[in-house]
Amino acid sequence: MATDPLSVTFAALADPTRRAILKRLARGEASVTDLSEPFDMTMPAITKHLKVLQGAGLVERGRRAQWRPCRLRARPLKRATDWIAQYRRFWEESLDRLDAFLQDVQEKEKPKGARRHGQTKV
Amino acid sequence: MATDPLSVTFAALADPTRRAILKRLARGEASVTDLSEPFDMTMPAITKHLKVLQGAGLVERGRRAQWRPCRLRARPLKRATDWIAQYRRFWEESLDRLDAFLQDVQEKEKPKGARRHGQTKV
DNA sequence: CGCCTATTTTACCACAAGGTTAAATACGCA
DNA sequence: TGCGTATTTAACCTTGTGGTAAAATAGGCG
Repeated sequence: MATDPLSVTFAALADPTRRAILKRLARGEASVTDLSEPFDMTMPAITKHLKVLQGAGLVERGRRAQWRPCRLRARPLKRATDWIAQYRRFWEESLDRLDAFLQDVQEKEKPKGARRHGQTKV
Repeated sequence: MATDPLSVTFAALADPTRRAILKRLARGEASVTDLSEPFDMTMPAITKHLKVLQGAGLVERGRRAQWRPCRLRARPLKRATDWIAQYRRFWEESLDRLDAFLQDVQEKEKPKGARRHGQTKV
């Protein structure tokens, strides 16, 4: 797997269990047992997911007796969202479709020779 | 890998090569050869990355003679960003830190008994 | 100490990811 | 038809991921 921060963040988010864990943590701190409760999954599996989230800096662990409470750390999400933001113009006003359309038109009008018997239908 | 749309989108973004491809496509349509040029990677590898991007609906392929041009489709990014947006309040105003701090304080003040010799330092 | 609870570590497994090379396919064109 | 260019498919390899069960660790408490 790629190890740059953005890749690590996106990879952490690319799993429904982990996203659910984050959602749960948005409501406040929780223990591993708490977190595992909604899932049909053993604890070690949750521990692993937490490791991934920690690795992405999305979860911070505490230590209270034998509990190792988890809490949300959202900062990496900002970077993720900032990266995505550069594409905003492509979905606002259906610009991606529009752009595609314009490029098609442009393509068909280009006097490129050999255009006569190219597949005109696209 | 999980197959729900959000997971597929995030997984597609969790690779620097694929993000670079998207960035390139933001400047306009490109062929596979164009796309592979900046990378020290064989074409089949690029083809695979494109498959992943297509699977996530982030890239659309055309067909012009032996070229299969790629173009950006940004709509799935909106859903990704919308999902992340629900956590915005946690990073704005350092709310995640603040929250962590408050929970610590709260914890220390909780008259939970046995608090006397707990690790007070944290 | 010895037990109980919470959590992690240690193998282990099946399968997906990300690469490679070599062969196959798709089209345009002489 | 047959060659050349663009791209994909097939087969393979190595590593990572998501899960398991069983054993190890950590800490409070009688």
